[in-house]
Amino acid sequence: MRVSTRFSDSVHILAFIEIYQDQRLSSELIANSIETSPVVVRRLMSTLRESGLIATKKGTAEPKLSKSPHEITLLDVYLATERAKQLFTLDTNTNPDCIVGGNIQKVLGSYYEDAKMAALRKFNNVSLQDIIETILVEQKAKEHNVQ
Amino acid sequence: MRVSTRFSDSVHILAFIEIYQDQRLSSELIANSIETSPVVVRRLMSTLRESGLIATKKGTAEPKLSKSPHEITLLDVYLATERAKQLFTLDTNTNPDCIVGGNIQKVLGSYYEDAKMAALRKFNNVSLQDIIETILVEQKAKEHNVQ
DNA sequence: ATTACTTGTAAAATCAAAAGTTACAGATAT
DNA sequence: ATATCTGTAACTTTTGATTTTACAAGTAAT
Repeated sequence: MRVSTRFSDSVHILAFIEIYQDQRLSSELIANSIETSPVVVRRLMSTLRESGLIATKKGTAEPKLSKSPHEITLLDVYLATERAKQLFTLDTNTNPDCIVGGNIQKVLGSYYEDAKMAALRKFNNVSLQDIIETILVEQKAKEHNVQ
Repeated sequence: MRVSTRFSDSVHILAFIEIYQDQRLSSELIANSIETSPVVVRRLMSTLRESGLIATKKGTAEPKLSKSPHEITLLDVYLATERAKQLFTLDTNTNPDCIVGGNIQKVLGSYYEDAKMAALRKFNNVSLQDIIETILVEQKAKEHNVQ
């Protein structure tokens, strides 16, 4: 299948909303930065709204973060966009009558869970503020190199 | 797209080969445990062979592990089957002329890398032997409960 | 209150990575 | 010789995701 870029794009949207909070933030403008369609942006924003990360008003192009960027972590965004998606996928259709097929799902699944948790813990230690600040530093570095 | 079960199925194959090493291990027999087709098994085994995890001989149903199950980790299998696949996927098509679109890939990518590494470190601490032993314990527990 | 612009969704179309299938050349072993 | 396998290539199917199309309904400014 196609690879999901929802998580990445959702972080993008949140950073964009914060950085350009003084401008008219239409889904079209945001879509232009992500290089996708406005509908995709609105759909992702629906999810972010349902998860309490942003507030929007129908008819007006004024989305706002519901919390300070210090209080939003990558984990919040991950959970909002990917829900309970398995990070490492088990083959859930193995032969239950075989010693291996009948037990591997539980066994591997538990190690998968450990690994996933290690990754998500990292995400819980990175805030949207961290992302934004790093983006701004990278941008300045880029501008500096040009001169 | 479909979700890849190559990693899971490859671990399955390795555990199966070790546990049933005294039997005739045709791709058909293994496929029966995974509930897939023999061709899929042979394809996965090709990859495992290229990565030096198993040795096979064309025409004979006698695959063997190339190393002791103590020396094969989940990370070895992961790297063999998923190669450099991104665990968390970046949207690689964002607007370079926007401050956010032009920098988010590098910034997010680095946090993604940290999280991926945390997960892979966990995998590097789990051996095929651990998997096999846990499968056998689970099996005994299952049989015990039946009585 | 009309006009232009928006959001929020639903529904259908398209895409692409992966599994599944078919076919077959070539190796092995009895 | 015969039966059974492996190893691959080529093609088809599946399916989760994006993309597109369409439209009802809210907002704001003239």
